[in-house]
Amino acid sequence: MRIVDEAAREAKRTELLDAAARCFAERGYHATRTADICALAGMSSGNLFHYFPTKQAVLLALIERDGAETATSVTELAAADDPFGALLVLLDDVCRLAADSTYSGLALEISALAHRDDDVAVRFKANDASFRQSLEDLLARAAAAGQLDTDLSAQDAATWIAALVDGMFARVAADPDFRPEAQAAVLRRIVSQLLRGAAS
Amino acid sequence: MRIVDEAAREAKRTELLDAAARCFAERGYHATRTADICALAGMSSGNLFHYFPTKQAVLLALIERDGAETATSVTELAAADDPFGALLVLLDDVCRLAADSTYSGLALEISALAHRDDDVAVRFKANDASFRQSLEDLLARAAAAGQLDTDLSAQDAATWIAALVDGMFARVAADPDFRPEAQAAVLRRIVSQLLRGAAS
Amino acid sequence: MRIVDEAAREAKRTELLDAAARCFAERGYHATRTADICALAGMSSGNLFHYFPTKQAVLLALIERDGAETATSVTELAAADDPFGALLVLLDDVCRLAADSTYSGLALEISALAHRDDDVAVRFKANDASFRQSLEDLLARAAAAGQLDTDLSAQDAATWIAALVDGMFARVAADPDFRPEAQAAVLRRIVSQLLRGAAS
Amino acid sequence: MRIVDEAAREAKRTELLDAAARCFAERGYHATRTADICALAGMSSGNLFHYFPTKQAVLLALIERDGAETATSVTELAAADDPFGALLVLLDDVCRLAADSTYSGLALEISALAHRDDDVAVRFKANDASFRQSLEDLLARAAAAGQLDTDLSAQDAATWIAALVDGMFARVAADPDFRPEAQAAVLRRIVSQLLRGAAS
DNA sequence: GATGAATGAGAATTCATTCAT
DNA sequence: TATGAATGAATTCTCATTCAT
Repeated sequence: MRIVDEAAREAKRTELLDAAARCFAERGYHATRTADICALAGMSSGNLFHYFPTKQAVLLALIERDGAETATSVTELAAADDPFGALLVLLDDVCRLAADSTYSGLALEISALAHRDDDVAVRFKANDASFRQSLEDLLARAAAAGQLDTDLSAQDAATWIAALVDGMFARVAADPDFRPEAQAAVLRRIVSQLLRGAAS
Repeated sequence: MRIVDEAAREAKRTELLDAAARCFAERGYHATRTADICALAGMSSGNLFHYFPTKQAVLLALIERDGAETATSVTELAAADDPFGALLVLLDDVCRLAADSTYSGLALEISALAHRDDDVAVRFKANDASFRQSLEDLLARAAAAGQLDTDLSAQDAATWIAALVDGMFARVAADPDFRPEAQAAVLRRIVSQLLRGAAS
Repeated sequence: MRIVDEAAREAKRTELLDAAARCFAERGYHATRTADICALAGMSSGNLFHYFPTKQAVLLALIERDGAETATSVTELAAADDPFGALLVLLDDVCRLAADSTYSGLALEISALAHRDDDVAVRFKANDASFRQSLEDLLARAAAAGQLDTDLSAQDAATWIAALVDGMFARVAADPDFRPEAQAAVLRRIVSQLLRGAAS
Repeated sequence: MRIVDEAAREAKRTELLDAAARCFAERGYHATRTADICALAGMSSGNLFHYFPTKQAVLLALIERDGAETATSVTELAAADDPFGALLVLLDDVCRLAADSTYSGLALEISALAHRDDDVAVRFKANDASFRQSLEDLLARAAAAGQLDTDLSAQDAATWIAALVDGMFARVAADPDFRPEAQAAVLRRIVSQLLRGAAS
């Protein structure tokens, strides 16, 4: 009974987060009313507050969920035998995410909000640091496996790969002709050149 | 008399734009009240509306001013005898801008707002397109001068250089340890490798 | 449940319209703040906007409600066997309304607002045209019943009876000694003379 | 010098009043900004306040000027040998005024404002009382000259003639098809019937 | 828990009036 | 006196949050 209730509660929270993600991505955090989120989640307006204490709490939960999901998927890749190959796969995954306008819109929104709100900033930076750390680990394993040929430090390399990823999300927003999936090969190539001095 | 008045008027607009830039960068567009801008510009609350019809108009003017300034500085560089060298100088300039937290905060904010507001989007994309076009022109001149060694198209190269620039602004926001000016050399190197297949 | 909700909603709208009528009549449309209306209706300030989208919408609804009420009461009279007698009764009703300072104040306010606001004008003129049409119909029936003795057209007669009615409202406003109910007999007599060439 | 200055000052006041009359008539008192009046009078925005202490003072001066003008023109008519004829001429004059949409718009506006503002009310009612008194005097002289055949008191007759005049202004506002000048004959006839029991 | 009506603080914008020049 | 920029109080409308049912 308790378990069922908890599960039902969790399902509602998930629905609300999904709805909020779409609203925030499409309209922006400020332009989204809590009633919009409820409507999209198919519930009545005040109901959100049974699941989250404030609108901001919804946003924070969303950031944490995204961080956890990213961490999970990166962890899977990190276990691969071929670290450099895993990195290239990761880049492809990122291109796929960038092509999802809900995801990229939300990413941009969160990144802007982190500037203004300390609670958002803490979680956003934690996610980012964790992602970079995973990249660094992957690069270290690739180096250990002799897959790299560069004198760039693993940290700088991880940083600039992250910059390329962020930059790609920015391109999606700024340039109507930019198609992330069509650019996946270019991205692979840039990263390969960076780490091995030559196109892969 | 007339000229003096116009000049005074323009000076006030400039003061307001400077104040707005700081407010928007630090607190974000939505969290900034028009009265905040006035206070920072040292004038009384309703006075902004003698210079701009709406809060949004202030934002749009800011985007246009930034676009014009960028265009001017890029045009100067573009006239150089050594196009590839000019590109590297441009990257250094960008690093300097990224180190200015007002500038980078504002850039991020505008990029997020462009997703939600068509008027912002139009001007933002125009600035971006103009910047990329300048890059393309510079790359074409560098290619003609035999300074490049890559089979990347000028368009793709310009796109990814823009992505690196955007990515750097994102790094500033996400990573407290990222120092744009310290990374200028790494950025030069990445771009050089991209365009010439080797570190410069 | 649904029906109850709808009824409750309608009751609130009615309360708000009643409150607005009093405010507009006493203080004028412009001097009335939406918060005044809410206070008089016994609700909190922003609540009006759950029932009407704008302050103007309250005014428009008020005009429409008045038109509908007038139409209803005129329709009842119009069914009488004695059309001329019904007209005299109608004049007495109008005198009673004119004696109600809320009603006459509102009528004057609306008439002045119709000059400046097209949406108000449309509804105001529709009410007026409908009232004059009812008068014309009544006069035609009276003529057919041989109750009239005048060569004034039904249209002109209706127009000038309407003018007398409007004029009476104006007298209430302009002349502190004018008592509409005491003047009912004079009005009956003027109209009788107009339509039958002699006092009734 | 002094006299010239005074005359110039008076001329400016007159220009401002003329401009205000048009603005108030066309847009209404509340929708008219003091800057609008200045612009129409061809002067700079704050300048009005050298001639009138407040916006309301402009309105009050306008009402007083209108009262004085009406009194003057009625006084001229009142001196005529044929008082009843003079009354009919007066009705024609009124029809002409009603046809002037600036004048009728202003009249309606003032009448509505009198409900809300005591200072306006005092002057408005004074004008009205003075006009009715003139009518009463004219009617008394007509009666003395044996021109009337009615048992209506001079006061009631004056009141209802005033009501017809007000009513006509209201008709102009409410009925787009009402043409005051075309209705002058009907008005003469109604008043004649009222005072003499027959069409003139 | 679910509903959706009610609350009330908040913010952009307007404009009469003031005042330095 | 003329100008027109500056002031700042005032008001409509929004929406996160609360709460009675």
